Amino acid sequence: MKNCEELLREHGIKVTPQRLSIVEELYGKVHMSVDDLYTAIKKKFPSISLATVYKNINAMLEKSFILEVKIPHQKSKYELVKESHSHVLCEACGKVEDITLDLGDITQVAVNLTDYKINDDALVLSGICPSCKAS
Amino acid sequence: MKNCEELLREHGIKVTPQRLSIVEELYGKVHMSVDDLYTAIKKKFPSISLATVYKNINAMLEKSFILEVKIPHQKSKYELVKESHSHVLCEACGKVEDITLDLGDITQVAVNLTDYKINDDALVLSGICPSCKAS
DNA sequence: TATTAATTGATAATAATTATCCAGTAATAA
DNA sequence: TTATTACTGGATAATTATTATCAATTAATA
Repeated sequence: MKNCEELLREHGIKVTPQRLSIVEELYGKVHMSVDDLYTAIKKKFPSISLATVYKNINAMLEKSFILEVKIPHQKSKYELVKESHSHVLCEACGKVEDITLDLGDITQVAVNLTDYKINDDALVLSGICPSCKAS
Repeated sequence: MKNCEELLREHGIKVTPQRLSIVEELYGKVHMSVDDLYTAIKKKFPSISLATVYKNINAMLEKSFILEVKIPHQKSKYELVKESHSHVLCEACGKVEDITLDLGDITQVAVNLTDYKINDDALVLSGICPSCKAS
């Protein structure tokens, strides 16, 4: 586990035990919804309020410390900001995984077609994961 | 405008004036949120209930007649199902446009990396549209 | 045209998210 | 180290978003 306190301070977010536990959970599970986080943190921090989870998620979003991932047929999940990457969703078990794909060529095609200045991309590929294929 | 009644029937959706107006709106504006639809339809169909809009959106989703598009920093929008395509979002004006991109190579890379069976993709590129760039 | 099952609109109920308030706490400076 | 100050946490009220309920109406069909 990295130095979570340092990370929060670097992003201008005041360090509190509640915030540390959010970061620790996200290090462990990578993609979590509001309710995932609330349920997980309550086990080790029973007094935490759902409102606190919401407030901190919003604070961390504003500071670009975490990122909202919108996934088909699921509630949004949140992850720590890191190198840009895409996601793969298993439609059978609901699991979400990171995947690093080079979207440079695709993006360039889009720029040529639309004349937009493209700053960001969000790609979710949906399918069936290996273990669900097997069973 | 195409024959909307025929389209609905082909998808096993009973035809009503309320549903026709939803389809007509989506033909015109292509991407609309629940509230966009409700506001637009109310002008020509003042008695329509918000609950009716929700119920019909859900019915049309189930029959794969329309599709939910999840967009960063916006409420979901809905569009008529047609050939698979991606979306471009202008972060300045909020506009969403369709774009046809070949994700075949990218998908194959993902299959090789993950061993998933990939069935679908959802890509949103975010940036600044030409007219927002200019102003 | 009569029958049947589905749909509509109004509204109640539920779920999701945000706002409010005050006691407590973290960062900062003396 | 302590005092100060602004921010945060928890409880809960308020708001917003979505779904469920139900009687009256309407669309498909025979």
